[in-house]
Amino acid sequence: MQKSDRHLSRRERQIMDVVYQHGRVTAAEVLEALPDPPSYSAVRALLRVLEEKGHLRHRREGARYVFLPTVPRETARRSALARVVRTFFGGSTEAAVAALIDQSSLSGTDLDRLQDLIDRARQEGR
Amino acid sequence: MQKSDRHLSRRERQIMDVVYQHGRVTAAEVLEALPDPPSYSAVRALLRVLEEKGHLRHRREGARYVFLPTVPRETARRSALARVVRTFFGGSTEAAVAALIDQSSLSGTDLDRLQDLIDRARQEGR
DNA sequence: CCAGCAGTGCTAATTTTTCAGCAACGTGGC
DNA sequence: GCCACGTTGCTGAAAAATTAGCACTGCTGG
Repeated sequence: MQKSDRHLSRRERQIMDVVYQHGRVTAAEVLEALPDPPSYSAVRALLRVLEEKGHLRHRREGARYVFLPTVPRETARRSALARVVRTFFGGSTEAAVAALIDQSSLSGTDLDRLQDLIDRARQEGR
Repeated sequence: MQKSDRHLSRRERQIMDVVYQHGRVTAAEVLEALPDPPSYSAVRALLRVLEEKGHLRHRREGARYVFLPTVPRETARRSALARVVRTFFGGSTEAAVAALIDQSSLSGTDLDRLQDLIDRARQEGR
């Protein structure tokens, strides 16, 4: 068995999604958030597997375990975005941003903030 | 067995990624693009499964099959982006866009184009 | 204090996934 | 036309994932 197996199975991926959505989770929370939920035992077994694989760590909190990702949300974000950009946008960040802006209705304030970001990027770029 | 099982296994997901990267693939292409590649037979078996599950369809082209996604790239893009935004950015498109701009070095031309997109979004918004 | 509840560790069995081998078929070159 | 090669269809078996059950531990409220 490889110690840090990057391969996530279907359920494992679902659980990691829940973890990143919530930031920190208990077994019960995962169970509740999981689509087509299995038994409580099954969830705990999977959490243990994920911990063995090095994706999660836990902390005792009162009577129960609270699970946290070993890879910080920030880092996971980057990978996730990079993957989508590579897979669906041929590596073009610009195209991805365009799609995001296009498919969601952003408020005027949001647009202002993005404007700022672009301006700042332009500053740094030169 | 459900006819359109949305659950993708690890390998199936890897293959779908290849499909969306390439647009259209043969079994041989998938084999070559797959990380930690199995046998040719294995790839074909998985392609058949994906077709049964309704994720792929094939077209005969000369001697071989060319596989295409049933869900168009455009649609798959949207889902992928939406998923990332929901999972890692608490549903905030703006935050996702910010992260994208931040983590990639965009050229001045790219920034111009984004500028245009924002302007246009602002037009439509009111 | 001490029951009861909620949580955990572990294991074993079922289900799903993953894989390779083999026979048959069609294509394309010669 | 005919042969060689690449490709497909199918099947069975190995490996991995998913699940539930059971026994044990330790908080926690009354």
